[in-house]
Amino acid sequence: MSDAPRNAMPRNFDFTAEEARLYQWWESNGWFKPEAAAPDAEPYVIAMPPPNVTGALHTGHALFTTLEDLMIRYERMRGKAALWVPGADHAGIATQLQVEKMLRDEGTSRQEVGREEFLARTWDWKRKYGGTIGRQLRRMGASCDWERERFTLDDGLSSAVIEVFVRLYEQGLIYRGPRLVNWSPGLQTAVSDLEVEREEEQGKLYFFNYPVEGGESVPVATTRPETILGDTAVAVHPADPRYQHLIGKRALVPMLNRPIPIIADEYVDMSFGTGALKVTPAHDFNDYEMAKRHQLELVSIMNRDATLNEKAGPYAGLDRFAAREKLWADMIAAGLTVRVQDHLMVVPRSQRGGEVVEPMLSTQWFLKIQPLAEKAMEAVRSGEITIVPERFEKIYFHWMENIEDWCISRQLWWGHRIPAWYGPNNEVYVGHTPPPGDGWTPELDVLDTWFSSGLWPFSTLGWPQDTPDLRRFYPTQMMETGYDILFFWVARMIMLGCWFTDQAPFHTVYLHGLVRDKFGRKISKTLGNVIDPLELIDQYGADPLRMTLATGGTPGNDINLDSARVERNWRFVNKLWQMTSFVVGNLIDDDVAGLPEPSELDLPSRWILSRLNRLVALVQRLFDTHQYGEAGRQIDDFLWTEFADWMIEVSKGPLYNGTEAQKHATRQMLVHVLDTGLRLLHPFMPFVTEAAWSYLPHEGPALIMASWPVADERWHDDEAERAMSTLIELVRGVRNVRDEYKVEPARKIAAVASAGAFAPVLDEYAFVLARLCNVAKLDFLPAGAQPPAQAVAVVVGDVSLHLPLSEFVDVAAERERLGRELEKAREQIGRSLAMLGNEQFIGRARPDIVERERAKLAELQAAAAQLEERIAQLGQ
RNA sequence: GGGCAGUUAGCUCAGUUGGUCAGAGCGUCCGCCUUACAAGCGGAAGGUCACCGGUUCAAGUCCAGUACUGCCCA
Repeated sequence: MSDAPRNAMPRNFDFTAEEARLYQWWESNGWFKPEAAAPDAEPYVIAMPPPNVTGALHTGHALFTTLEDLMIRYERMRGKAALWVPGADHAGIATQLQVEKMLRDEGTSRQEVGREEFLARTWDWKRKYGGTIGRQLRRMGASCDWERERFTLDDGLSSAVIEVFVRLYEQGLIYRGPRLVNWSPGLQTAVSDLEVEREEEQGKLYFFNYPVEGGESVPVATTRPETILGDTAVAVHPADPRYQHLIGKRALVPMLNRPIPIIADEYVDMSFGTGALKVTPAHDFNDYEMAKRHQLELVSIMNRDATLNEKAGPYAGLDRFAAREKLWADMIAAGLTVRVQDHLMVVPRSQRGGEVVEPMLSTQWFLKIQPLAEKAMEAVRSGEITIVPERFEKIYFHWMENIEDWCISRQLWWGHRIPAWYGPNNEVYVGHTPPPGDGWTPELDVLDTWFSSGLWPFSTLGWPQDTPDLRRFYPTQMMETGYDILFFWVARMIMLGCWFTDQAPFHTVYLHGLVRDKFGRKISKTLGNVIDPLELIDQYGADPLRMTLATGGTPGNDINLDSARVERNWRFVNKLWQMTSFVVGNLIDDDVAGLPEPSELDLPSRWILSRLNRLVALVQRLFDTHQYGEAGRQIDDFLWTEFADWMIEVSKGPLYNGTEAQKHATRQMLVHVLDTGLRLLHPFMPFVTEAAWSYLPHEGPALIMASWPVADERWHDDEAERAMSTLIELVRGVRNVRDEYKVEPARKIAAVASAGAFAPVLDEYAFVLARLCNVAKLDFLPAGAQPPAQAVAVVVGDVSLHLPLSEFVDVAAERERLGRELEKAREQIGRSLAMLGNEQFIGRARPDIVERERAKLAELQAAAAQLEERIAQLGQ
């Protein structure tokens, strides 16, 4: 080639340098901002699930970043005003724990430094480490609008939180009172039901005799003996004959001798344990309910740190588990015990830290949430919100229908202070600012972190102010997050969003699964199977990681992340680079924009353009139904297999030996197909596609702002696809034969064709055979003539290629080989004939299906005839 | 106890209006440095789509049940 290449590309894609450069370039040009679109563009908005401010990027973040950035980039290319609002969550418990650990390392503690100093230190911590996750999201290629970044403790968001709290209070939906709550003794705070995990564990069931006044006793079993000290009743089933006579008498709490009533309640399960139940309403949710029915006393025996208090008499001061041991030992000594047996029980543990959570009586703030849930259910029922995959809607409704009041107060320091004050006479004031007058003390509790993140889609846009952003970008379009926080976050956003803005906060909820290791195991530090996305990015680049995550699974299902697949996609990045390099290297300084008319294009070009437009249509259909993974796999397959392996190889014919017009048309085709492929792939692999695209002739500043391809049906060309597929099958057939007969790849061979109606096409595109399977000389068999005997036949439909490989061919073996092929063809013909002979099939199947079957049969019969003829020629 | 997923090639997974759907990548085997790419190219082996019924002209694909695995809720 004498023509100088238009642009020299580096030999390889230097992802480390290029990813950093491109990201900075995109951002500095303002392309991550919705303002980059036309002023009247339709908005497309995603509120990013805010990661913990002190967190570091894990595979879960990598997955949501991949999917959301994919959606955002796609809609941006479609001309929408795409806005992806990033931000961070203050993560009350997690952050406080980290800062407390830091203080501990310094030899001090939260309590020692005091609340004010602690908060100052936490803000310092946030300033120091809070940027980490943001930097890591940038490395993933996240095209979010950093100028709109928000933090849940920002002034604006905090005022939204206060506003919501005050309004809910005024609406009578927030109340404060003593209730039995889940208490985390280590954290020394209440937690919500959702933050408690219940797992079956091997425990013990303790049997003992509950003394009854008058010298009798009733056998009782418990899994937590220490709670005996807080018993305020013994309950039996009203219909239980064993204990009828005891109902109404009084029992005596072991070791304390406190008299308590023996009551009858249908809740008691006669078949469990002894059939008699000790009732500890201050330390058990079921007992609490029973106590309400029977107006029982509540005796709380525990301190906030789960040591026993003075109500526990001689056991005061002991830890709950030590008290269990000691009390049981004392009861043995007192002769009250019966036996202890192993018992599988459900233990409530804290989601954070894993310690055993205690039901404890405590004064907390609650949100009466049923009214909000009603509106939230209606939003999904009416279709205002769609959940993808659909099956999660059922889960959503089930939870909403059984929703319980939400304990929103936390005894932490890091968070939004509850805007309440207590007066001298214990009156409560709730408002934006402290009440006038002296003697008011502020509430010290803060709000559950999820209370503020529940406002995220609108608080980030300025609510409750009526800001331009709120008007333009709310409600948002997409909420993409993991199914594991459907209740924690998504449901609460819908409830609070519908309640306060009278609109669903988003139209679609897309739920992804968990990222697991390559064996499908949950990723955990203890298992030692942690996958660090940043290490993968360092090793392979962000594009391969994204492609792997995007194509590695299906909506709502977990993904097993195998670094081998990341490596494979790293190869794909290189492949893209090399195909671009080929195309670019074959451009001369002429105008290759646009495409010629189909009639001016050769068969392979018409074929690839037909395939391309089918791909574009397919990808569109898949995107429309949120099947991003399948879309990515299809694009990958098209570019690597059809474009690179076939089209590029074939294009070398016209490119190196064609006329000027053929060269020009081929260049136009190559540029168009690659350009379209890079556009389709950009949302998946933004960096390499952007870099490669910059070397192609293009209009517009960058691929990130280029338009999304639209399928053009005028390019659909069934005839070209059929002809090309015959050519491809012939090439494959020759390759197979060459391999089978051990003909060296470099050795040129000749062929004699018997091609019927296909002869003109085969003649015109003989160079395809030459280039792809080294058939250097192609002759056509005159009518009635026989091919040479010492030849191997490749049969595709009614086309036969005879390869005279005289020194390789054993006629008998060849006859046998063709016999096997004929056998296969006849089998298929038999199946096909049976189908077409079935009147039911002819009558009921769609006409195009029948037509396709007829065509298939015709082709098979033609091939069989060719094979039979050849076998006959080869004689006995 | 209730609900929901999964069970397809040695491994990890696709297969969403039932009819070229029996596929991909990795791995394995054979052969190639063919001037975009050895980070590559060509070829091959490998699966009765968990099991059992049913619907249908036609079923990994729809329905019922069974087994195993996992998750959610109680």
